[in-house]
Amino acid sequence: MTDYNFREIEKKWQKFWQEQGLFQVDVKDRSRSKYYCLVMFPYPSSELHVGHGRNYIIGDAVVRYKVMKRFAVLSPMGWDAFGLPAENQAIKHKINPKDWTLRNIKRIKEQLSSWGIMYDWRREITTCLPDYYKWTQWLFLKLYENGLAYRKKAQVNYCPSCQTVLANEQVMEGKCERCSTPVIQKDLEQWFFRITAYADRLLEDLRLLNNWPERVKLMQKNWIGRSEGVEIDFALENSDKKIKCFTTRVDTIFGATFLAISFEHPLAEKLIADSPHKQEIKAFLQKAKSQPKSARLLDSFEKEGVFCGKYALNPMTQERIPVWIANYILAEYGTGAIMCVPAHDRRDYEFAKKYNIKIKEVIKPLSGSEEDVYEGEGILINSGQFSGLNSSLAKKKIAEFMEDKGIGRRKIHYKLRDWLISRQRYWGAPIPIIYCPNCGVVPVEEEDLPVLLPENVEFLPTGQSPLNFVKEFLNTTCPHCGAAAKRETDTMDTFVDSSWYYLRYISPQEHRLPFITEDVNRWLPVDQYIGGVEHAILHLMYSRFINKFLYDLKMVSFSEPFYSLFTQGMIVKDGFKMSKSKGNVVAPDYIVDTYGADTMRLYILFMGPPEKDAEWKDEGLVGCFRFLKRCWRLLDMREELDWQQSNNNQDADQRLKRKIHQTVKEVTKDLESSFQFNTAIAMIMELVNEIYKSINVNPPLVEKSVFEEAVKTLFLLLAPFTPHISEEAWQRMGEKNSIFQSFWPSYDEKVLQEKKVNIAVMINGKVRDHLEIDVSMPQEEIESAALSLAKVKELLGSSPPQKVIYIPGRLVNIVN
RNA sequence: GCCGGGAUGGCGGAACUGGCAGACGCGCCGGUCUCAAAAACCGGUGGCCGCAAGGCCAUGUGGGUUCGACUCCCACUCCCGGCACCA
Repeated sequence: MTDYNFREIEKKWQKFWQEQGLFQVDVKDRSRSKYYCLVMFPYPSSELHVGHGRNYIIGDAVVRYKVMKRFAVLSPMGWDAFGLPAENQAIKHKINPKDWTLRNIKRIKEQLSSWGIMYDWRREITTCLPDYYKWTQWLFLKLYENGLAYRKKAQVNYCPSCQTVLANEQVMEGKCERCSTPVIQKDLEQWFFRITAYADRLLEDLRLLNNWPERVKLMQKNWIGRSEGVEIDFALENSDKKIKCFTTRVDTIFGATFLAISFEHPLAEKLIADSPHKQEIKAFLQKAKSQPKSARLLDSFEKEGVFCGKYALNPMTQERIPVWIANYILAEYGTGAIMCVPAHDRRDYEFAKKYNIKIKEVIKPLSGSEEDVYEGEGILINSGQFSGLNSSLAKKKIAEFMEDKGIGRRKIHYKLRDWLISRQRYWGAPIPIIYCPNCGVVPVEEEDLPVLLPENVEFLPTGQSPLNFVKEFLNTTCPHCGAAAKRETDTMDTFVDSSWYYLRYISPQEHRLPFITEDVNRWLPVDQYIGGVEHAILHLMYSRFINKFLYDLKMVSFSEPFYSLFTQGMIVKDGFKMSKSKGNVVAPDYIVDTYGADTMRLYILFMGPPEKDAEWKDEGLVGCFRFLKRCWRLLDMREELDWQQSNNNQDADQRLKRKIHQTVKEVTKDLESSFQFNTAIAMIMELVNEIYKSINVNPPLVEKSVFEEAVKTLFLLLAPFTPHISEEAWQRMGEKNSIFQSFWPSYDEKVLQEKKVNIAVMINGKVRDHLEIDVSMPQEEIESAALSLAKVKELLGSSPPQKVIYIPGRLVNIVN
């Protein structure tokens, strides 16, 4: 009996694959179909724990499978290396963020290799190195050139702890996505990318993404938040001014009994200028302004407002309706002012009740509704010439009427906001812009890229970019007029770096261009993208946007970068996400040393459906170890059993052959149609059980050739999951080439056919007996055989059956 | 509040298109080997009743459709995720 010496085996083959360059690909290779498998690149902070491992292991299994299917497989890896953690660590330990980052990269690379995860490391990219961020800056310039990067003063989300602004997408429930500090609002001059210009396309093209999880598409759809409606002009009484209001429910216009505008609305100050209650109103405005935006999220947030003293006219009824200033109106959405229909909107209703404003019903529910406020659609009442119409028709008719009269127009609004990319921090790609006293905002010339990030910097956060204090960086000359000028000192959001990295892998060393269009067009869209669902909105939306922009520049020929997306679930321990602070991390180095990388890989793939969260259990790991040892022992059986004397048992041969083909079929199906590694592995375990059944007597029940076929198939099927043991077994069985240079096994439908099957005999849907039948037997014969079973006769008694249902190969159901 | 997803043994999870619920693994129980233990191997393992043959009950709850429902329909409970005063 040989020892399963996984430590030796794993080292041996890792070295072999690396030296043979087995997982390298030439992008010019057109001899085979291409397959681009992309695993989201990690942020290189500290070392990996098993919770991090899942996506790399899934990716590696896919890659190895596709290699065996003879695709030219591109499997690259890189590092999303700019960002706050590096900077914070650097501040804490007084080291350079670059050193810290590069050290982590080295460590993580070693870990990935020790798990047998293969990448084409010649394509490695690191976003914090100049040969990469040069092209991130280039991307900025292109966006600027095309009017899609712009600077404006705006109320922005600011994290007081990270001392930097955040994009909308990085604010979670009013808190900083990174550190959970409540976000405050600041008025700052910042750079934005005009992602809103792509809102409709980002929404529309979700339809093309058939192989994306439905929920990710939904999240993006909700985030884009398209709504169709009408923008209505409300004339102010005794004034030539108008208040524009956006509504999706123009069918309720006859019930609009007041207007409400945001306290930040540009008209707010003017409206109250000659009010006798000016002081009170100002006090209210003050109070509203002082409330943090995050307070709105609380249940306790109370809707408050104040009558500004002016009236507007309802354009349909000509009724005078009061204009209120209210704290619940969002300045940044729509026009910052709304028409209020208290009878059909709960928020307006609450407000109207509180301040005694008229409530007028204009929609009759289709079926009786008991509620005070009916928010659904129905039949219009009290709505002049439009009474009697249903809501959806009325929306159309009223919109047309308003457009005719020039008092309103159809509009589409999005929740999506432009992407704020300025960060007041050091560890990021500098924004390639120069401010000249004569020429104003001047982009850095393309040939002057990269704008190098200086290395010896005092980077304590101050709310200003640390680059402000680096004179050599800050002071420059204007590329236009040569005057002394200053550089932009903010750096870019790291999501800019990762919005295009999947393109750079194709041409990682190219120095004239970010990538070579011809090669990119051959290799993309990415065939399979794998990563965490936490990127459902941020990274995946930004990448889609940038890709569409490059598409418009004709630099890429595909409008979506990722054809197929797989989001894996987390590995949890004791019910929580693994994290150092919780102290529940499982160290992969220990697992690899004690049980081997193959065991760890197998267990992570077997622990449950890969898209769902899974609980790490050491016992489960041990089970997988046991299984691999069981597979290993089969290799000894080749020599130890007395094959000369083997029983000439054709039934056993047939049974094992059938199992082999059945397993190939099922495993292939699980890998092709979806990522059901757990069931694929279960099938392989069944095959092993079946093999043991046919050899657990000596001499064995099956012929040696059938046994050999079974064991070879076993290791071929295992190869994507447990590559090291499979390679070793392959060699031990006398094969000369790598198992990854052999073919994925195929199956023969004919071998799968069984001659005899055992079917269930049911009475009224309950299983009462079983019957062994020949598959070729005619239905009548099967039915009569079932009816003549002693058990059936007894239960049926004398009454004849009313009906007999036969489902071929499965069951007979007798109804009486 | 709105939009998704989910609930199956002691545990993780299987189940084709409506067709024998519980594959596979873990755990547990029994056995073989051993001075003993571990490892390994073999067998058993949803619950209840029964010596047994067998029977009854069981896929979150309550109804429905069907010869037949984990699967389809209606109502409800709980859990997870996303969005959240978006007019």
